[in-house]
Amino acid sequence: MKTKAQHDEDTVEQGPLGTRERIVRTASRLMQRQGYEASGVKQISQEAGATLGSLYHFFPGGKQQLAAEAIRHGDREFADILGEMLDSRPDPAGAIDDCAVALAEGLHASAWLDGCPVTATALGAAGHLPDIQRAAAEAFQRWRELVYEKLRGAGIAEDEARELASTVISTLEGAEMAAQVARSEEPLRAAGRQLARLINSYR
Amino acid sequence: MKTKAQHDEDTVEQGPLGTRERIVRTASRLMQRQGYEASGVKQISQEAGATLGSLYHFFPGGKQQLAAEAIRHGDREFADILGEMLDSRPDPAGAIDDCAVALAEGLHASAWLDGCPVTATALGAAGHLPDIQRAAAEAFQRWRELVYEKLRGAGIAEDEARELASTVISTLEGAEMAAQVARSEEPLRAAGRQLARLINSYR
DNA sequence: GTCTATAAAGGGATAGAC
DNA sequence: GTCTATCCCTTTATAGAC
Repeated sequence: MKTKAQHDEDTVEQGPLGTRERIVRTASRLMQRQGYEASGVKQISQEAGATLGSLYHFFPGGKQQLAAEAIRHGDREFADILGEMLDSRPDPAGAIDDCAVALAEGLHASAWLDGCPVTATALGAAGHLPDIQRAAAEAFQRWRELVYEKLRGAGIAEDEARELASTVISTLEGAEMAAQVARSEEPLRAAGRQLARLINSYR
Repeated sequence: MKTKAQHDEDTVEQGPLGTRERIVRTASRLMQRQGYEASGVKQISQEAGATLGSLYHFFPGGKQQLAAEAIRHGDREFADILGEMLDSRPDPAGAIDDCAVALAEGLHASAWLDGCPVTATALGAAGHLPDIQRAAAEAFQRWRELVYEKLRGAGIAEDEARELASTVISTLEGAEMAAQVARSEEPLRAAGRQLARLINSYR
């Protein structure tokens, strides 16, 4: 016999989500598109199909607590995708280029609305909302580490791999923002090609 | 005999600024730090030493018009700095690395508050405030062109210079955001070194 | 051009019935 | 856990005296 929680953990990803999870996902998506300040708790609860009372039941810390959880959700979401892309081919340069192209196509498909799930929220909170800033810093750090391990596995030395991984994430972040603002895939496609060249220069 | 406007144009940059200019500069600085939504018109007028009536006198289009002008101000401000840095030494790789270091030190000196003067505002407006998005797109385009010309002057071919310039701006943007969130100069310093290496690989 | 006051709407958060 | 109603505050924007 399983408890409900155990059943939910086993469930791969489909089926009716719990209220708390629906709220987190809705908050993550809205803040990704609009940023922290522009995403109201009323809007979030409405679009999540929950009531304001439920939102404050699960998140007594209010909007700040919810935003921090939303960032952690976006963190895991992107880390999963990045991990899969990196595992899908042996050479790191090609994998990163694939990643940039996938980001470009995904952004285009969303009508240039869905940029990085962390950036917009983090920038609105930088400097005066420590919990949110910390969650964002941890997300970037995790993504850098995924790239770092891939580069190490390809035989690149520690110091070089660390600096290179940092630059790969920075460039993808910046290019995604540039692509979103320009409403064009080009900045991301260019970044992918240039990052591949840079990585290959270490072989 | 000169009109007041002609005198102001001649004045290099000091002295008491006009009300309109004070409002634009204050809006630019506040939105750079807090984003579009978090920067209220009351706060802007207060910190600019103006009244709300004056703000709406000069900007009948309200907050949106003011934000677009603030972005154009930040655009010119950064373009001037970037242009000077690029002119200060002949090799583009070293100039870009200098630029990254200068950004890192400036960001650190502002207690990690002053990131890119365009990013925060643009992200909050992407998708539903066309005037602001257009101003941001024009800013990025101008900065890319400055780098492009520098690379062309160093003998890099058109197509390569275009893609490289795009990536340089994307990487600096992304690294500045990463540095701000991590409260560390390292992402920008790493980006500067890696961009220099990438640029030198074209010689 | 500048100022104050105010309108009209929306924000985050809470209380208490169910 | 869920729902509704409401409090209190701030927001953008306007009106009209000076």
